Amino acid sequence: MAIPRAAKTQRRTRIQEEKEEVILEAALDVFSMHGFKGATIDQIAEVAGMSKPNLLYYFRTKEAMHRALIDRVLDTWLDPLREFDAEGNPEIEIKSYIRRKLEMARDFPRESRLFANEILRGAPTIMEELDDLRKLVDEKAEVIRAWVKAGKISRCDPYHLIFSIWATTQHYADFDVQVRAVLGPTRSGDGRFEDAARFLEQLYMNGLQVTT
Amino acid sequence: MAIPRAAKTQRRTRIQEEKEEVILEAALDVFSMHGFKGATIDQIAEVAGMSKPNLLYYFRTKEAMHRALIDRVLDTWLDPLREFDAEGNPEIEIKSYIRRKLEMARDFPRESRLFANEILRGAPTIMEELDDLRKLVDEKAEVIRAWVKAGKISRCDPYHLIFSIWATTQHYADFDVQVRAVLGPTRSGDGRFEDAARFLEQLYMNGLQVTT
DNA sequence: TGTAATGTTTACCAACCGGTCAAATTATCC
DNA sequence: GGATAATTTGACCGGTTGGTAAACATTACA
Repeated sequence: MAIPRAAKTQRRTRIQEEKEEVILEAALDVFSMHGFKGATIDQIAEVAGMSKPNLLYYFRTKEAMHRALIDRVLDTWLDPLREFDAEGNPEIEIKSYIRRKLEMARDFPRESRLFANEILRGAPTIMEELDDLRKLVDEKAEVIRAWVKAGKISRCDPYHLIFSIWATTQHYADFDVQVRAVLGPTRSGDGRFEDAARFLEQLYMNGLQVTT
Repeated sequence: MAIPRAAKTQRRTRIQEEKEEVILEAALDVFSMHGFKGATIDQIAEVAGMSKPNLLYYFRTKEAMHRALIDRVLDTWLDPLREFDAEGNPEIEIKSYIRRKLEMARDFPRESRLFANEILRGAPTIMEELDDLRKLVDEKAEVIRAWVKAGKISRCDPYHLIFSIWATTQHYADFDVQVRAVLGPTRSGDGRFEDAARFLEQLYMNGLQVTT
């Protein structure tokens, strides 16, 4: 008899590893495009190239699938912020943070939209994780405050600084259609990320009067 | 016999005016929270305080309701950008644009989230309207370019400047839960909009080296 | 190679959801 | 007040969707 997935906490088969990977990849496609309610298991199963009951053998509910997906992505999503280094100098740190966030918007737009969807809906499934986020941001806000105190950047609210970097970078993933529509077909090539990087670096370097 | 709503293009009853208002208000609540697919007509009907068939008497499909809602909101949503004045001086214009956009994020978060939802899903219902948006932005980008040419602000990409203002301000509506979670209960009062305004004004005034 | 565990499929179900219908009720206007 | 148009409701329907049951197929392993 088949053992329900939740029961076998220890050993995972080769097939399990592979199929779960395929499923989560497909789920990312569908969830990020249509949101949680808008996505259907049949859709995900089709993209994953398997039957619905087969998919439900690996993730027993749609909810479980969504949760697994978000948990996995959440980790890598915050990596750029974690790398924010107190020892480094503000110019390098802020510039590279913007770069990395922009790269993620360019290379992982589905992940960005998945989160945007989740937050838009009031973060029903990652409420607790938001507390960890708060601690991380608190920590990094302290770093920024130290830079201010040391006179390396001008006085500013570190939280709103971080919010603004999140917003401006993720915008290119979450509002991609709008950005493309406004820039028009000719200027919508990959070059737009370079343009964005240039603009944002200038904005923040001058805006924070970072001493180089 | 009741005349279907679409037929009577001219005269609208007192009751029609009122009920349609109530319905759109309720629809805004539900659509902005759950997205198009996630929202159900029953839900909207309950919030609107009427039965589902009664609601469908005024809007014959869920789609029609959503469309009416977006069309109505779209107009007022772009007002701040339209007011962007070429004659004005950059400091006043940019500052007040930021202010107005922040006020809208504070006072009309549901409208903001409705749009965010729409754009996230690839703007299926307002694709054509995006063309008007492009024209408007093109126009305003020209204004900004003129300021650059006149040496009133530093050289920058006007499109990405506009994107960044959209992103940073709407962030406080669309990602409200996250902002609150990060700021914590004590700093999540209405004061956060003032803090945001202060930060953003400083960022943009210095960032663009606006001559005062 | 045999067998037990794992993986897959077909058929199905109950709940939900968008929308209809016809009858009942209420507002409007002469 | 009565005819007529506008509004409201309860009952219902067909399609979709999340999820299940059980038979069937395959793999892992002794």
